[in-house]
Amino acid sequence: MLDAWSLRVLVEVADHGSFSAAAQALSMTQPAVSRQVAGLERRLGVPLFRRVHRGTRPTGPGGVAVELARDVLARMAALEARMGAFGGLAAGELRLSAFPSANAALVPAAIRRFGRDHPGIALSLVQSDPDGPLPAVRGGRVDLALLTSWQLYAHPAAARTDPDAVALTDRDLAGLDLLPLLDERLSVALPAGHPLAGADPVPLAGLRDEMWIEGGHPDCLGPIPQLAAALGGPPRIGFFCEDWNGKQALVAAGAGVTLVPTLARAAVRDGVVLRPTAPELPTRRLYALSAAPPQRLPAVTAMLGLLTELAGALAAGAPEAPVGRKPLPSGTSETGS
Amino acid sequence: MLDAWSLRVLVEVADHGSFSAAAQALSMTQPAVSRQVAGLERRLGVPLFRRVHRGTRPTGPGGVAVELARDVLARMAALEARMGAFGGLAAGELRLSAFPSANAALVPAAIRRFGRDHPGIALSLVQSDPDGPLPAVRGGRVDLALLTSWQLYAHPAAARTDPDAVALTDRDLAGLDLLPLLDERLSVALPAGHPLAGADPVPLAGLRDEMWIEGGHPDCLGPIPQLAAALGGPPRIGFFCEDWNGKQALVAAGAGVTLVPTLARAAVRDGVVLRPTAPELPTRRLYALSAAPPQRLPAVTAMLGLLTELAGALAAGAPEAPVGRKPLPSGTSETGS
DNA sequence: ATCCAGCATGCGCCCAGGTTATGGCAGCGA
DNA sequence: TCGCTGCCATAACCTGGGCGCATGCTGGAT
Repeated sequence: MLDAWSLRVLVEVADHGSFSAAAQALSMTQPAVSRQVAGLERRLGVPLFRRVHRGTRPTGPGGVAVELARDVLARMAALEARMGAFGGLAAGELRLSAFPSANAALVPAAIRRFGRDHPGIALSLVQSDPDGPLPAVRGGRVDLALLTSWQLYAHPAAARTDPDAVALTDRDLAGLDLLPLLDERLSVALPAGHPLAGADPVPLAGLRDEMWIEGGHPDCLGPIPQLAAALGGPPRIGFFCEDWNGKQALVAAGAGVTLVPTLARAAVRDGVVLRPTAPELPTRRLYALSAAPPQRLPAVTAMLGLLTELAGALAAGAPEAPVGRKPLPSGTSETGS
Repeated sequence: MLDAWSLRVLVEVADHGSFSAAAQALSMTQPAVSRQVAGLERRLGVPLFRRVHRGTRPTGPGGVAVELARDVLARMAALEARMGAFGGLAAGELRLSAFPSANAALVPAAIRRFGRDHPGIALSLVQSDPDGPLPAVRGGRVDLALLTSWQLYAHPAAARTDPDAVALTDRDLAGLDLLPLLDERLSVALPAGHPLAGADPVPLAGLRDEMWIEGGHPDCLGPIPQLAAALGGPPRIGFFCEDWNGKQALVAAGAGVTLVPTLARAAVRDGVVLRPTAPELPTRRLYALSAAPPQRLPAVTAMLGLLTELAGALAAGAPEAPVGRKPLPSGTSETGS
C-alpha cells in the first residue's frame, strides 16, 4: 500500500529538481527525502529519479509516476476540501423536526436565517417521527429535533401528572445532547371581549369558572395539577380538541378558554387574545435534541447556535409583553412569517 | 495531509457496515479501526459514521467521503499497476547504443528477441553519442551501451599503445555497471584466393609481408604492438579507410589484408574470407555499460540478461569455427539477420 | 433479567520515519 | 593540481504515532 506522503515527496522532488530543495520545501531534512524516494523506488520496483550532478531528474517511469501522483494528491485534496465544505457549512443537509407551536414562529425564523446564511445546506422539516423525537434522532432520521419538557417522558401520559421529574434516564440520552433553549410561560387564550382580556398578568383564580378546552397533544393544556392549584380547583374541561385552529375557533366563539404556549402567539387568529399568566404555572422548557458533539454534524452545531440566539431574543425581547392582534393593533410585527 | 491507509479503512468500514468486520477484512483489530475512523473524523471535522446498533452507517458527508476515497484509492492502485508494468517489462523504453561490429549481428539479434518478448517496450538504437558511451549513459541519453575494451580509455588514442591497462579509474565508473559479455578473437580478412585462406588458425607470421589496411576507428586494426610482435615486425600499412565496406572492397580486390572482429562476420561480403588467428593477439572484450543496479531500469536488466545469453551462445556456438561465406558454403547459418 | 454484538478507551509496545552526523562524488576555480 | 562547494547516500539514534490487548459500556434480542 502506497502512502500519500511519499507521493507528496515524489512530486516535490520532481518540481524542485533536487532532494535538498524538496526537503526544504517540505520542512524536512534531505536524508528523509532520500529515504522516502528510495523506499518508493524499492516498493514500485522501478528507479524514479536519475541522480545527476546538481540534482536529480525523473526517469521515464518516474515522470509517469509524478503525473499520476499529482492526480492522486489533487483528488485527495479535493476530498479534504469537500469535507471542509461540510464543516464550513457550505454543503450538507439538515433535517429538522419540531412540534406544532415551535413551527409557528421559532422554526420558520430559524429556517429563514439559516437558509440565508448557509445557502449550500439543504434544509428540510420532517414530520414528527411515529416513534417520537428521541428514536428519530437516534436513528438518524432527524438531525435536530425541537421538543418540550412535556415530551421528554418515556410515556407521554406521565407528562400530565409529574411535570418536573424527567422520567428519562441518562442512558436514554446516551450519545444525544439535550440543549435547553427557552423557558416559556403559558399564556391564556381568551375571547377578544373577555373581561380579563386586558389583564397583565391574568389572575388564574379569575378563570375558575371558565370552561377549559383540552387537547390530545401533551403540548396543549400543560400540567393539569398546577393549573388546578392555580384555579383553586380542577378545571372544568368542556371540550377536547386536538386541532389548533379548532381550539382557537372555540375560544373566539366564547365557548371556553385554554392555555397556549407563548411560541404560538404568532399564529393567533382574530378574536382571540393571548394574555400572560401569573407565575403560578410551571414554565415549559424548550429543548433542542441532537447527536452529542462527537457525532454532531457541523450544520447541526450551527443551527443550535442560531436557535439559541433566536430563543434568547424571544425570551428577552418580549417575554411578558402582551401578545395578540386584536386588543393591541400596534403589536403586529412578528418575527416569523 | 490525509494518508491513504485511513481512506482504505474508511472504505472498508463502509463496505462491511461495521468496524469489527472491517477490522477483520483488514487484518487488524477493531480498536485500530475505531481509532482510524475517529482520527479521520477529527481531521476532517465531520462525523463520517453514525454508530447504530449492530454496526455503523455512513452519514451524509461520510457517504461522500467514501466515494471520493474509493476514487483516490483506485488511482493509487492504478499508479502502482502502471509502475508494475514498467517493472514487469510491459511498458517503458530502452535506448541502446552500440559500435559498428556489434551492430552487425549481436544487436539485431537482441533487438529481435527483445521486441518479441516485450512488445510493450519501445526499443531504439541511438547513434553513438559525441561525448562517447560513458557520458551518454551517465547523462541518461542512453540506457545501455555496448562497447569494447578499446573504447574504455579516457583517451581513445591510448588504446593503440596499452591495450591491457584500463585507464579508467573506479571513480569514472561510479554509479555505472560494466558487464563483460564476450571475449572475442580477431580474425584476419583475406581475399578469397589468398594462399592462407584455408588455414585455421592463420599463422600471423605468414602475413608479414602483406599490406595492411588501417581504419580510423579504434574498433579496427586493434593493438598495433601485439600485431607487430606476431608479425615479427611492424605491419606495412598501405591504406587508411574508415569505411567498413571500403575496407572489404580493398581486401576482396587483393589490395591488402586487415583484422576484423569476429562479431562482424555476418557482414562479410563475397570475395573476402575471415580466418581465425593464433592466440598471439589479445582478445577484445565486449562490455555492456549501464546504470548500476539501484538505478537500473527493469528493461535494461532484461536486456542485459538477453545480451549475456546471446553472447554466451556466440562464444560457445562457434568460437573458433571458421566463418565466412565463400570457402565453406556449408557454414552459412548465422544467428543474426 | 441475561446475553451478546459491537464501539470506545486506557495502557504498553514497537517500528516507521525523521534528524544528526558523516562520507563520497562531480564540477569549478585558484 | 588541489581545495572548495553542492548534492546525494548511509549509519546510528530517537521520537511519536499506531497497533494490539484488555476492559468498559451501550443497545437490542432472547
